[in-house]
Amino acid sequence: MKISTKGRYALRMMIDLAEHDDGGYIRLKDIAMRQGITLKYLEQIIPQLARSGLVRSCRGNNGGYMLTREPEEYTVGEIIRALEGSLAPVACITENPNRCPRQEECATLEFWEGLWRVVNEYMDGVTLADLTEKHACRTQQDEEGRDAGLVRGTKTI
Amino acid sequence: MKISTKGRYALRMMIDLAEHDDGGYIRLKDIAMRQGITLKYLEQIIPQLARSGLVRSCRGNNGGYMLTREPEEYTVGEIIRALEGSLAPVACITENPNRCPRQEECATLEFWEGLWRVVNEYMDGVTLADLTEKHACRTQQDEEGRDAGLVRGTKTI
DNA sequence: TGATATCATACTAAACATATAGGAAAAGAG
DNA sequence: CTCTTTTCCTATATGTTTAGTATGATATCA
Repeated sequence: MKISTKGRYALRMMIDLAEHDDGGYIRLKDIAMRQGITLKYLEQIIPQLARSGLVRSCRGNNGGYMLTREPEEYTVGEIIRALEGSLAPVACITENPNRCPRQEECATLEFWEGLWRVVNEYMDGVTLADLTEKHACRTQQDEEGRDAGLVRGTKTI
Repeated sequence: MKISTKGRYALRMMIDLAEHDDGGYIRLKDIAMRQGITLKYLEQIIPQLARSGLVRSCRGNNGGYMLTREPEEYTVGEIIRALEGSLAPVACITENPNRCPRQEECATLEFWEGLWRVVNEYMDGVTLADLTEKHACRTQQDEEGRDAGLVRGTKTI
């Protein structure tokens, strides 16, 4: 039940892009410095975000990356799924065609589907904006929020 | 975000033990046959359930395994955790001492803790009894239940 | 033309997943 | 006591994934 570094670093890059947005492109080198992750590794991860349309890139001098939408228009779910693929906890849910011979009598299938749904609902209930610095200040005042984990964002998909 | 075969097979063994409970010990060989999993692999998994006190074992002739409680007194969460360990989606939540240097300013930590909580709450909201044959018949009549995944069991921890 | 950035691809070491295999130890039947 | 049957323990094998590192090509702008 682990999230890999690719998904986690992708999320941190998106937060970094949101927090350092100045209207222009942001160099990956700067993100790597701030986040303490090697440039080369991030170079391998961020193309997946670009391919999914979550960021826009520009090569060459003064090139870099920028968000394509406002932070509150991203759910964390779509960011993580862009790198981790489906978040299905067991393969037999998403295999196509679904070819497990015990599928009919399998008592656990429904349980795993429910887990899948719960995970997606939580992740799609938090927006990128919820994780940025400004929002963090707001939730810091809300002591209850710290204990209970993140509450739902404004956006629901 | 995958559950390994160990966790999944452990759950299926527990369901099998619940459904074939006749008051005596049940041989692992029979479980292996019914579940279509090799005996040798299950032999490696079930000791973890025994060590956690979820099943009782007896060696020798007429030996085998049996549940230590009623099916409705097990949550799926404790069964899965017995094999998968903590279901924390990122290591920095459970590492002791929690030694990530960015811990203070990390915007994502709270998010991952929330995910962890949601996963545990879902899993602890379903009991072993909810996954057994009798219960399955009941939910089959409830067509809404099929679409929505499993609803909470009777037991809440 | 040169500096600077993204982009594409190959490689690697270590860990993990998914088993398989061999035999020891215990318990009961005869 | 001996035999059979079962759990129990540990070692080995194999393939995949993870988490990076490395090398160089391609695009953009001054």
